[in-house]
Amino acid sequence: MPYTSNDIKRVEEKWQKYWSEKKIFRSAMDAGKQKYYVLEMFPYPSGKIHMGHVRNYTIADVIARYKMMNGFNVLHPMGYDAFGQPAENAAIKRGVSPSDWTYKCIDDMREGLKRMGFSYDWGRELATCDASYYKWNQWIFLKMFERGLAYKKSSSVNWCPSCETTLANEEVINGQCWRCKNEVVQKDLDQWYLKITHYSESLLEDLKKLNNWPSRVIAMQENWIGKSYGCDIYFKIKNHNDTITVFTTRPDTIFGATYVTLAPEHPLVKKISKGTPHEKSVLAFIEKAANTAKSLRMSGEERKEGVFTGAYAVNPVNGEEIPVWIGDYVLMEYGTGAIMAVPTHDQRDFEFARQHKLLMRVVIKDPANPNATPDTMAKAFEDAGVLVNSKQFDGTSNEEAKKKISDWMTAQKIGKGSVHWRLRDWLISRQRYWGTPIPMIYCKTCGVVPVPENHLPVELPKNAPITGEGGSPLAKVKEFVNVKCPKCGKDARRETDTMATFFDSSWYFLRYTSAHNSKEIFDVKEAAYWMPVNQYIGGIEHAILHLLYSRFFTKFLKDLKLISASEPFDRLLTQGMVLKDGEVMSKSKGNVVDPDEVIGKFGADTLRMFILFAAPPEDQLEWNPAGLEGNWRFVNRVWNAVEFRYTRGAAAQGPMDEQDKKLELERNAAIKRVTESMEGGFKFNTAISGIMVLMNAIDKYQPNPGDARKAALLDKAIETTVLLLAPFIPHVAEELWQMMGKKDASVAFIAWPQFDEAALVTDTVRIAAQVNGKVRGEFVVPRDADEAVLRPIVLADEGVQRHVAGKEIKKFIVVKNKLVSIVV
RNA sequence: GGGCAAGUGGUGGAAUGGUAUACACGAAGGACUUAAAAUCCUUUGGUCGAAAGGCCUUGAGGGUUCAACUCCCUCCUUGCCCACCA
Repeated sequence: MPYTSNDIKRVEEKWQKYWSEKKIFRSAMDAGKQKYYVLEMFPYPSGKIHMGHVRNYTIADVIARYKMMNGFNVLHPMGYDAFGQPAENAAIKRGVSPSDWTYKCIDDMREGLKRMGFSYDWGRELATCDASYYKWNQWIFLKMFERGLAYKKSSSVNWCPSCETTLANEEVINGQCWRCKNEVVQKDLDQWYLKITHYSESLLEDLKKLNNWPSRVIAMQENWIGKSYGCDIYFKIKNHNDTITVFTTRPDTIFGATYVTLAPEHPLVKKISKGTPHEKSVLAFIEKAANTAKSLRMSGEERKEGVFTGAYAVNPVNGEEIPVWIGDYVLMEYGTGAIMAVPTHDQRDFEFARQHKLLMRVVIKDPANPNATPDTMAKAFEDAGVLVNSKQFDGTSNEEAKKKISDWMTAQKIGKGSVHWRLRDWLISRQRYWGTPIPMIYCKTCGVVPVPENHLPVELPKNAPITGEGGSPLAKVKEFVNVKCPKCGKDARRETDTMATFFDSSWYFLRYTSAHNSKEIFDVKEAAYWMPVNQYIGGIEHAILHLLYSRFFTKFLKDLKLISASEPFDRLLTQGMVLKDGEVMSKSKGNVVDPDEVIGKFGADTLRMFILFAAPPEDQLEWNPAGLEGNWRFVNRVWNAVEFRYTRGAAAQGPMDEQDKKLELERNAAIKRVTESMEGGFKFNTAISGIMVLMNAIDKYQPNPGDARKAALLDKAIETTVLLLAPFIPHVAEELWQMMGKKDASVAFIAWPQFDEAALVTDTVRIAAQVNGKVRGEFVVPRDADEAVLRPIVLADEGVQRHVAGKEIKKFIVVKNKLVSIVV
């Protein structure tokens, strides 16, 4: 019988049961074996697995199984990123507890994963919402607090007035709250931050070590960290004792600075406008800016709003008194929250100056338009040129002037070369319930007191009212909030905010190395053995946040001397999206294909194979039901070959004929192709096509029945096919391996086939002959033939002669075993 | 505005300086069958031609080379990410 839909269920369940009962994928530290840690980004347990999970985890599973067959000690764990808002939404909508809802989802998810036949070490399964896990979040937080890397500060955050809670930037959609659609505003709140900027330099520098990360992820992180070199310049304020420090990357344009602009939130704004006729409009502008959503303010609106403060600043290079404005295009979070405006050489300043009729002065000559004046300029000139109107620096090229002016200002103490970063500290406070409680206590006597380590974990109370209104649910639980101060024993209050869930996922890869350690965050020896993750696989959407935070935590834990790796992930593969009809599969678009349905019809193996074959792993993948059926047919062809053509005959010797040699050649070539596709960056699509080519050769090989020698050769080719397929279609491969009468319990740990280079060397080769770059003939010639041998053969050819006859042969180029190229 | 990818048959894709279109899907024709499904065989980049064969073809244009999908320059298009970042 061929492999039928009845067999699918029987075979897949049989082997899933076998793997699970025998625990064959349990991994243990073994100093004598080379380790390989393969990891996929763990899922948020939202229900059943979807096609995106299937793709991500299939890629990881094939890598894990391939490495097992290659003799590595493989660690391949799975867990759940289980804290987060959907659980609270479920609580609000359906009245279930976030905990019950989450654990139910985890059960569904686990079942889905098992149906795919993934080779996980289930003994290391973890969920971040377990107190046994988040206890160590709290521990890390305390360690950071001890070292000044976790701190509390007041700053402006996204606030939804209707939901009465802060929102992460990603929860603000077009300036509106993602849940209630109300306009989000900025609010000053006292919040916990992690000092990721402590590691700015090494986070940037170490990107250079990540040679096996996609270049665009590197580029995105570089952008995000955003190191920029420039100059701080000090502007004294007229009639005040205060100085405004501006940051600029263009010190070469300092002589063209005709006004200064402050961010509305700049601490000097209120002071310097006080008592001037402009005070009222300044206050009104600050108010307006505060009530405008940050995302809206930063959305790149063309119009630049601003008002005059009534104060003047002194340009330190020429003593000019220039007006101080505030403008909504200046951001308090970047640089110093103040800029010197050079409208002629910065497009934003240009627009602002035009709108508010401010003075402009050209200080760099545009080579293409040397007579340009502020009146004739249509836009700012931002390119390279020579300085004018810049006193002793006139005539200097602006690139040279950047350094010269910076050095000169430093010497004069009116400025200083400086570096600014775009990266900001990470706000981790959330007024949410379903997250890790921040282990801090507020005491009227002692101030902010950390929870002592031996009191951890600070457990999440089960009975918090979750309504989505009225602020943090934990604040409403008296038994939780009220606590004795660990220092003085007097009444105190607990912190009621929880941690952002990205905290949880920033170190889970370390916890897997000893997932059940109740004494320490992880076993140092285990972590030393398994880390770093050799191959990490996940979506590009985590290119910045999760991957940057994980790098930050790794560097911090290295500083604690808990690990020696300075980077967590050696190789990174970002898998592409799964599309249907050209659009990403999503519930809202109604174009999802349920993996369960596909498994029911074709089996997990066919699904795995299709998803790997249809596109390279990094590319988008278009769902194609016909392609899926094609892969189903292929699995069947292999099954039939084992069932009907495999003889289990004894090995028989004898000289090989041409047909035999061809089969052996194809067998060895297939091993080579597949192995190279795997080693050269996991090109599963070409690996599978390589196996298909071998299968085609097997089908063509039709020896006479009863020829024992040829039967043995055929058996060998079929065995190779099954072994090469084992990482891709593990259930069927196990079944076939057993059908072939192999005594080994599981094909999962059979050695990956090796090819014989000698079998790939043939006596003759097929070469092409080109005349003036065009192919004019094909020849079968002895291997390694040189010009002396080839010249007469090629020139005798009618097709070649047609293009050579009567012309002088200028060159005769031989590329051994590939082609000859004749130039006439 | 900045950055990063990518552009190859009807479709997914292969080929990283050496015979473009491997492998698969789809399509057409055929075998088997009462019939269908399944399976197997043949054909399948375009164009001219009865054929032999010619010409064209990897987003467009140029360049380097005996030889370019591949390297260089200019441009176009699409996708993704970042962005009033001073």
